Amino acid sequence: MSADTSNDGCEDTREAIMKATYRALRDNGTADLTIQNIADEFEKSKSLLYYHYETKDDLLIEFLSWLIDRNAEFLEGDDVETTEEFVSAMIPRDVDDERAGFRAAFVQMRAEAASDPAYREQFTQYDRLYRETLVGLIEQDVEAGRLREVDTDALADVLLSTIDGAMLRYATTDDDVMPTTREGADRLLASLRGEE
Amino acid sequence: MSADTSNDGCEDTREAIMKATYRALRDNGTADLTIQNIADEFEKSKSLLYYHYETKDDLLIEFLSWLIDRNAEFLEGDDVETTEEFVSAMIPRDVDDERAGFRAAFVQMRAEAASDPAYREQFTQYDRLYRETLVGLIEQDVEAGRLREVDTDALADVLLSTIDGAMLRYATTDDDVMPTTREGADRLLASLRGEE
DNA sequence: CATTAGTGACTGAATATTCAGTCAGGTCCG
DNA sequence: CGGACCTGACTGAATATTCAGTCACTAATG
Repeated sequence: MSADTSNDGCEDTREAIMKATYRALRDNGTADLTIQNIADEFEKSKSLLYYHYETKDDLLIEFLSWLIDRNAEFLEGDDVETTEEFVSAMIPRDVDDERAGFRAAFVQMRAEAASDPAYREQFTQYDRLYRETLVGLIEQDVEAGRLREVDTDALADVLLSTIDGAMLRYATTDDDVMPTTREGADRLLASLRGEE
Repeated sequence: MSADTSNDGCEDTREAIMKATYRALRDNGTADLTIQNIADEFEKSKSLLYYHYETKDDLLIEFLSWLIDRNAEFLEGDDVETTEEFVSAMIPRDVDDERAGFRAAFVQMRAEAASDPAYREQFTQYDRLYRETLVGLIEQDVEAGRLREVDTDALADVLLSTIDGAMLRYATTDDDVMPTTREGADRLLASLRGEE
């Protein structure tokens, strides 16, 4: 019982449910994200989903946190210490399949936030976190002389929008927009470094 | 008879259905976009929706075209002749309510494209159109000396990603990301004009 | 003109289907 | 035993879809 983040096999099962939800979302889209579809991706039964989560909404809310945490892990892998490294990590030149699927899932959850306050709250936090991270990196870069003086807020926002936009376009388009966008972002940063 | 885009009340009705769908989507979100909700926004009966469209999916596919066309109209209103004007039109400093609702609807439809091929096809076309528009504007600007020599493709992609990202963040967040993003984009273009 | 037949737009009520959520009970392990 | 974990069959409500029939209007006919 109890709501603490305790140990044992229970957590394994919940993790498996999150992964199943991820696969179901990636392959079917939010429109067809039914409990049944999640169960189909899950080794155990549909009823078990209700043993671990009160309602579908409950499950999905937790899934959103899980997905956002998962996203943060991409950053932790590479150690990011400059603005440029941040951009590189978020707009990779070559996108592996795992991350492609991830982006598809992420974008679909995010769009829900346009009409669901609970989701919106989460993505607002998410957005602020990344924005502040970026502001911190830019300030460090300026101090260290790696970037010339800039309007930090404006640069952070434009970079974050570019990153999110690249993800959205990548996930909803047949064209490979990542490399060119990355190229453009690199050039932008280069020009702010004083290079011509 | 015949399938041409002729006159009469039929087209009026279909237009009314599109508007009703728009309102239903804006207010309820894709998750709750039911035929009933559309019918509630529609002056005529629910059955009539099936008189004019085979299925809900059919209706929604046509709605997507309608929505994309509607979006293009925002550009035609203001006459856009430079890259900067394009960016201004797409990332307005003050967002009126009508366009806010529009963005919410648009983003939600777009996210569907991550898992639905028919939607994806439409947004791929949409993306290409805007990208090419942007490439054309940038080339003109360079020729006219309004912009220094740049990698046209990279700049077009980074601008389009910024625009789409600003829209996504605006629609899914409680913070007002438009003004700062716009500020950053303006500065970027200013620096490409040679100004410091 | 009056009547008949025909048609497209439209409706309300009925049907078909999907889906979240329940429940009675099973298994395994201390 | 008793509790944690798990299942398959089931249900009710929501939802998409169908359908028999109405209504306003037009064209043709005598």
